[in-house]
Amino acid sequence: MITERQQELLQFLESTQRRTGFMPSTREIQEHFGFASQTAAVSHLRALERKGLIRRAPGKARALVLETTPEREPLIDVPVYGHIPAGFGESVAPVTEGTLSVDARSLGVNPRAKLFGLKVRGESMIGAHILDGDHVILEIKEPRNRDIVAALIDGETTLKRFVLNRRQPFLKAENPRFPDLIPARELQVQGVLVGLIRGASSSAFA
Amino acid sequence: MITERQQELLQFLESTQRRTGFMPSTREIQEHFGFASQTAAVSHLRALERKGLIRRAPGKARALVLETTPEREPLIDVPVYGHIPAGFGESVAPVTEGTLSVDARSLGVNPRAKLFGLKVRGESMIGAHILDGDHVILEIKEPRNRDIVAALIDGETTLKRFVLNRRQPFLKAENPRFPDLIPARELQVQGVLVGLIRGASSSAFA
DNA sequence: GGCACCACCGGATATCTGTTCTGGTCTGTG
DNA sequence: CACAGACCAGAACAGATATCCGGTGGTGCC
Repeated sequence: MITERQQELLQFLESTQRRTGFMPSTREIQEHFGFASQTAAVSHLRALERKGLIRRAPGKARALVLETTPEREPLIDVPVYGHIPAGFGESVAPVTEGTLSVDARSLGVNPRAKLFGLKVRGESMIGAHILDGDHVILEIKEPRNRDIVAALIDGETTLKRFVLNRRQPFLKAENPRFPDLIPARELQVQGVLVGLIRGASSSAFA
Repeated sequence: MITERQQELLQFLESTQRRTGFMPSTREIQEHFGFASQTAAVSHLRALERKGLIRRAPGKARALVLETTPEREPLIDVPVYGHIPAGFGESVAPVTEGTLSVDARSLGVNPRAKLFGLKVRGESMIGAHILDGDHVILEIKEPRNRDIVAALIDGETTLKRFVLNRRQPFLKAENPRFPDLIPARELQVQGVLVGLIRGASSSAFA
């Protein structure tokens, strides 16, 4: 299915991307393999594209993308935010604290959904089995009744259950020790809970 | 430290890379922001480089690398088992139902640890905030007192808390409706809980 | 006011880079 | 044998791309 030379080329693409962060140009491929002509490099690239192993954007420089193995194809990278400022979703970009990677299938989310992550602080949602230190994954979309959402209250983001009571939304903690929150004016929902990841350091496991 | 415009640029770089697989050129940046001159895009890139947020290779096309979020490297693939047969760990290979990928850092586990996954059935561990349908990740190692473990009872694998009572181990459910299990002869612990992943389809979110 | 940034415009230039064309050798395969 | 396909040389072209130059206007600071 794939020839030895093409395998070498594919390996060179992969290692170059890992080393430098971007793809080699046709001339860099040519030089690496000692070709006297670019045609050799180009024809190999075309062969790889024809076999579906890479994708190319015509006319654009270094526009190669490896078609990774379909085994863990729908991998999603979720940015984890520390705080989410008020203007989120419009112009102000939040501060990224790290990234979290999961495959979309086992999480059961759409790979193209707009997602972000937060680290849970406090035990206000322990009734919904969400603990202090858990990572929650949220999708940016409109909340429905009884969804768990991240919302902005007094300049701080908190995780609560979104409840509609006679068309009036309020936020309900899943812990009797925490009070319900009725928004003073406007309720800013930043995301709807779609996933949860609990790590080894969680106190629940010890 | 970083201006609003530069943050926008950084976000555009990130989203473009995720969408297309490679970085935008200066002209594509220019077009996206509606600049009339490339200089605007270039000066922003230079500012981001000066602040250490991106790296550039001089003279090369699309040779941008984000210095932020470089780490997706320690990604681990965990096989998810349907049932675990008795001989597990010695010779018999269990039936794989799928694979689950997470980055090791956010899970807080050793990337080289021997891990496997199970899908939780039933609500016997609800007191430890583990729900029906959750995916749990287990490490193959010796259990310590009060670890949550996957153990073999009567030919079936169940998740329970491992408790030592006067050097005699037994299994405790975290749900008063389930009885404790005292092993008849030998207790076969197959793995120790180190992580948990809850997906969008979980009933806890709806 | 000077000074250092930031955010841009407008134009020019060199070079980087993909693409195309015309050849060639070798290895299979029907 | 003819034919297809992988693998390569050599050269030229056109578009894509980064870079450099000089300028404008604004903000904040000492």
